[in-house]
Amino acid sequence: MTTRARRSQQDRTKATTDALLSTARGLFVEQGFAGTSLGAICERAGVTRGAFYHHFSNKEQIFREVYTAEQQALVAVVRRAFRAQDDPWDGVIAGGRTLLESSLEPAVRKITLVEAPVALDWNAMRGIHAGCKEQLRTGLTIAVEAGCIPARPLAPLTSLLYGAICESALDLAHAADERATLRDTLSQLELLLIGAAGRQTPGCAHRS
Amino acid sequence: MTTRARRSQQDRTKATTDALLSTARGLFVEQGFAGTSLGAICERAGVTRGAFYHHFSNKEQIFREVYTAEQQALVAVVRRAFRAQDDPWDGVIAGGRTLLESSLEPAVRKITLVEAPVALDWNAMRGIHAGCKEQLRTGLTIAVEAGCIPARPLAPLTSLLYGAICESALDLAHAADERATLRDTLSQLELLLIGAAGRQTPGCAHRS
DNA sequence: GAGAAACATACAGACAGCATGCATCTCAGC
DNA sequence: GCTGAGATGCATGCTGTCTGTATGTTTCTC
Repeated sequence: MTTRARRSQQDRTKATTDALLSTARGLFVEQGFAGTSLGAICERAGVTRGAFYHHFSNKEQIFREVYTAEQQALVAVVRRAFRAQDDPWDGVIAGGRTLLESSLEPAVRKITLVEAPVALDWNAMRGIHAGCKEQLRTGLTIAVEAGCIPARPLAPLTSLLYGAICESALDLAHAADERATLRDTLSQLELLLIGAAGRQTPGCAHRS
Repeated sequence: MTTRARRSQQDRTKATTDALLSTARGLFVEQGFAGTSLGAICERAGVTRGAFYHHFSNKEQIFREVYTAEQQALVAVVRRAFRAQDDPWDGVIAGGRTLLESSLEPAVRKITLVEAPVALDWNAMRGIHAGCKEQLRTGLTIAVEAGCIPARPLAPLTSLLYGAICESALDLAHAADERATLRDTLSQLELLLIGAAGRQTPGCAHRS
């Protein structure tokens, strides 16, 4: 028996799963899902593969948990930006802007935009409810209900806008001048949104 | 010596590489890049792994060749749609529409949109010149030069529009009513393009 | 101290890539 | 036209690594 402090089972579990999750996140960002071995995760986390398989069913599951945490954090930020605006349509614009800016973080970009679509299949991603795309759609729905923009097929519009933002975030990773490109991207995004609104956005400050 | 027909080395090479490429394409579509083993490709192609490694340096390379062929075919279709219009801006609209419609093909979608970003890194994809994104940008450049739309930061705008189209193509794969959703997506895409044009698109039929 | 939970170790099957050897083709020189 | 040496196409076996499982050992809980 070493001098190791006695810990409750809960504490032990939390310590090892936290260590595994955070090192896994780091490695997934650095080397991608396929490029990261369980051995590497465990070694860096200071546990054995036996411990890993005690807490996670397989490699996909730990990625799913990392991804879910990432999504929830993102959604929280975007939702806050949306709610900070009085006009729902301004909220959509602010949310889109915030999503784009948040996606500049390399870790967010790599995990949520690049690796997730392959590591998880479409249904698994769909299952992680309340993703950013869903949030965007909710914003659009509220904007329509409030009469800010005419009724539209919102599912297709959501995909278009979400895709526009995500692809831009990926591209920004390789831009020579990130600040300037971000500024230009935001200006062009607003143009597209004006098109989506089908008006010059005079404002309509009723909240639902 | 069996009754096997004598073949030139060129013929032999072409036969095996063609077999490998086409079966690889099929398996990549069905099971993805990581989910496809070289053994499976070779078995289905009727050759051994030795033959594979004689013609390709590794698994990534055969994917790259499959992807390149896919891209070239897509670009050709999009370019044709663009050139069929007199007005460059109409060409951009037609090109976007064609790209979206082409991406409905499950094989195209899976290989170019889902697997490629992970199997190949960003630089490898960038290296395969004359991709669809580049084609879109060229169209926008011509439209600006022809005076159809005001000068704009085209790189960000290209990313936005390209991402919008690709994400929609992915989403269409899971739509309940694909035809109706495609119709709605195209109508919303045109709204965004009107926003990008910054005008009501009265037409400007000078070609460069 | 018995049972459960956390963790470690040993192992099996699959896979990518390499090395080496055999089969088939090509072509110069006769 | 024939031949043999070299080049090219292809097959087989091996190695290291990886995921996932089965089973053993330690640590905690009651």
